[in-house]
Amino acid sequence: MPAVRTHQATPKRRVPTQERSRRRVEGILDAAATLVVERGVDALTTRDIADAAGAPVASLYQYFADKEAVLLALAARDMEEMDAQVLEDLGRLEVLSVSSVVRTTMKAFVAVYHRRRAFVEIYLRGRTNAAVHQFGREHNARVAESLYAFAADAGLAGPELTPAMALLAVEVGDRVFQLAFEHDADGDPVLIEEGITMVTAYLERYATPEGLAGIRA
Amino acid sequence: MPAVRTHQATPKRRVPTQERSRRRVEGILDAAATLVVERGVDALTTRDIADAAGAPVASLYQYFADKEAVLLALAARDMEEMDAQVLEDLGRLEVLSVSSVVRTTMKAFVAVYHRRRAFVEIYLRGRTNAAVHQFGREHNARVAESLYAFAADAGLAGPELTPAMALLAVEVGDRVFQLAFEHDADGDPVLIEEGITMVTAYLERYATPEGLAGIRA
Amino acid sequence: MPAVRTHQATPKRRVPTQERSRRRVEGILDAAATLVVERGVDALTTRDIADAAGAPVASLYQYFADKEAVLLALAARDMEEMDAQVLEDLGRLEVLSVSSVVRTTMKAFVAVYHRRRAFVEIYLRGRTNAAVHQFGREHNARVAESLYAFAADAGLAGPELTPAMALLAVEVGDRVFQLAFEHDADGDPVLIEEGITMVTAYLERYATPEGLAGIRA
Amino acid sequence: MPAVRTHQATPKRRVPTQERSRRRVEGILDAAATLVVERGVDALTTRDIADAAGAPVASLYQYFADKEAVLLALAARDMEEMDAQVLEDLGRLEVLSVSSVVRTTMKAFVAVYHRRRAFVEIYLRGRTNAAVHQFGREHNARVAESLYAFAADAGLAGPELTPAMALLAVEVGDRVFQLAFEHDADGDPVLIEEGITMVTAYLERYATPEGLAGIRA
DNA sequence: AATGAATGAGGATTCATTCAT
DNA sequence: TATGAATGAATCCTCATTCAT
Repeated sequence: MPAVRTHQATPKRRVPTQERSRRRVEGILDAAATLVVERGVDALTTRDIADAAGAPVASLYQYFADKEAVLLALAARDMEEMDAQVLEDLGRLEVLSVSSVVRTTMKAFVAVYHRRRAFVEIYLRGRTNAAVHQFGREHNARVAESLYAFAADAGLAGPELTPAMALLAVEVGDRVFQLAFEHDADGDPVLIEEGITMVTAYLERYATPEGLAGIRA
Repeated sequence: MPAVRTHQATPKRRVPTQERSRRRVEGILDAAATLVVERGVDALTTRDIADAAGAPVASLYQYFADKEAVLLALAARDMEEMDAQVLEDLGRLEVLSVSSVVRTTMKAFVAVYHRRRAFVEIYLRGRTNAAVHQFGREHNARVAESLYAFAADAGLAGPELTPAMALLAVEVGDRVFQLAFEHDADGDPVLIEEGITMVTAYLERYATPEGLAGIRA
Repeated sequence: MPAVRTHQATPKRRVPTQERSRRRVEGILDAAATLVVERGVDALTTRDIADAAGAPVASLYQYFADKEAVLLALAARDMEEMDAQVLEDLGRLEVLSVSSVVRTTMKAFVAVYHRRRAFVEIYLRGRTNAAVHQFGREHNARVAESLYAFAADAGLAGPELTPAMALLAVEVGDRVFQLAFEHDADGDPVLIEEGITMVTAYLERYATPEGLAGIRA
Repeated sequence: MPAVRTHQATPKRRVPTQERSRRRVEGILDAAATLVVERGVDALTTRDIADAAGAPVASLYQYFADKEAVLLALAARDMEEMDAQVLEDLGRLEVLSVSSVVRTTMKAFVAVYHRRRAFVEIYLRGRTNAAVHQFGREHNARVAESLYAFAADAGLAGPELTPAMALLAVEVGDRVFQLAFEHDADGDPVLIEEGITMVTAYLERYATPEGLAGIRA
């Protein structure tokens, strides 16, 4: 399984080297992201990535074990952003309910999908790149877990809700949005809206009265 | 956009030629299907298809415009099978309700996914092959349309249900199952069951009382 | 282990196709031979071979599984030539003795080394290409076997001579000549002559009186 | 022609630096030797050498002009060891004869080949690395010269023995052993024994009676 | 002196597709 | 119609070597 080649900081030299290194990595990821959006994952070539990043092909291999590792790193970067977005948006909620939590979470995902279109492309082809697939599954599991805990803590969900259901909700939501972006480069808003409705309808089956009505945060 | 090259029989020699031709085409599709399941769409090569079909590579181009056309034909063949299955299974229903119709339809899809694993692989990568993507969208539209008409005729759905919602239900259902097969080569049964629950929950919001309670067919 | 990709004759079409195919293969081998002599085995590239043969690189792979297979085929072709030369030259001998047989055989080898310089280069690196190495060993075994039978039949060798000794003589002789060609592109004549002396001296230890004195053929 | 870059100590810091330097060089040579034995000369890369030596790649270039220089240094180190071994073993001989001197010398070579397997690999490919080739030739010449002088002094060889013959004997012996190690990672003992027989048989043709019978040292 | 990082220059192999027969 | 052969165009990746610090 390909892995990002270590680019641990050498703590000897100050910022410059370390920083330049980080910038190169970011540059490569950005280049790859752009190309993926423009032409699709299949048309992605190492040469194109390197050219777009303004680096020699060989440099790419200084930072990444192989082409797939670039995609993996790209997906990972976007997933981190997703997590942060979800956390931030949920934190701003004034009324907690199944409905508001679902909507907020899903909108956070959508927002990142919007900013990070490459993610959709890469993620869609999970089967092809085992590492990306695995990564996605783990990410969804983490998201589901923390949402499950959140809902339980807040008293939104009853005991009938199992972690497996939470995971399903996350994965289906995830997939619906990918679908929305597959149909429409800007994310089909109707599909998105109905997707939220659908997941909400599903989870409200297991909601407490407070989960349905809402609680002040 | 590549299209299946006509393989209408040359009416010179009667049945044999026509028949042999058809068999060749089927053989190629079967070979392609097997390979797609074994190694994924990306690893599919014309040489491999031809070899597996016991035909020379050049023969492939006698029946198909190019490699993509093979995938398209394969997807089309499976979609036809799906339609037939849905029709047949719905026909056997004794009690019509949103729930029974949704479940029956979705199970029909799952049954075909089971038999036609290659479909999942190909369809998942719809973006890559424009023709397949287009084909899929049209297929879903047809399925949604006829289900919508069916539900309206049978008095299961109220006026709030729009064709767009039906389409969404179909597409989400479709995607959930693909997800189930991505996780598990045999189709994760829990995911499938919950997917049915979710779509049902969504559509029941727009059901008539009869749609909820059920009507004898 | 790489092998020459089959280029069995298709017995349907007459000579032309078959013949053209054979010529292409020969052309590639000749090109490779020239390059190996000019620049050494290590500097051999598929592109160079193809260019020198006036063929596209891809054509090379029509006939050979990979680069190593080209070298193997080249070595095999030269070994066949060696066998033929040995047979022919021994056939012309008027007086048979250990000395005359050894000298004739070794000179035959030398003659082919002269004509086929690439062989020396390729064969020297036997370790690197397992197939060539194996091939060489088998060839030497065949040569040793038939010389052993020949000497026994002709009554040149006594019972103390074992097949293993014959093999050793062949292999050492082989290696001495490679050495002679390594030193001198034309084959150091002194080394060659002394090599013959050495192998003769070794084998005469096991010769019959007739083997020493000579017999009319 | 690449040459070992001087690694004379910079006389600034006393022993430590000098010593550390020497250790680095030895470490690099040892690493290279191990890799050559494991994977062959062709598969040797600077990165691998450096990694195995626990040094940065760039450090390699502090001590050696280029990759070939490493191989050359390695071969040179082993040749020195060979010379020492020959000298030592000959010094221990109680009876001097062509036979005992040949056997002792050749066994000394074999002993070093045993300990220094990398040597065989590198030396076999002499043609590729001109420096190694040259080095080998010179080494053999030195060995032949001193053996020739030794044999003449001791009255083992008659006047018919020329320096050229001595050189030939050394080179053939050398090559036979390489052959023995090519066949068998531990050095085919039969081949070795017969090689000694062969060289002895060759040189005894030019021996004095004392050379045949032996003289107390 | 030491070294992390950078890179120019290939190199082997693959593949979809097209012809000539 | 059928097909063996041919091939143009890429693709991923490696490696020895050199800098900048």
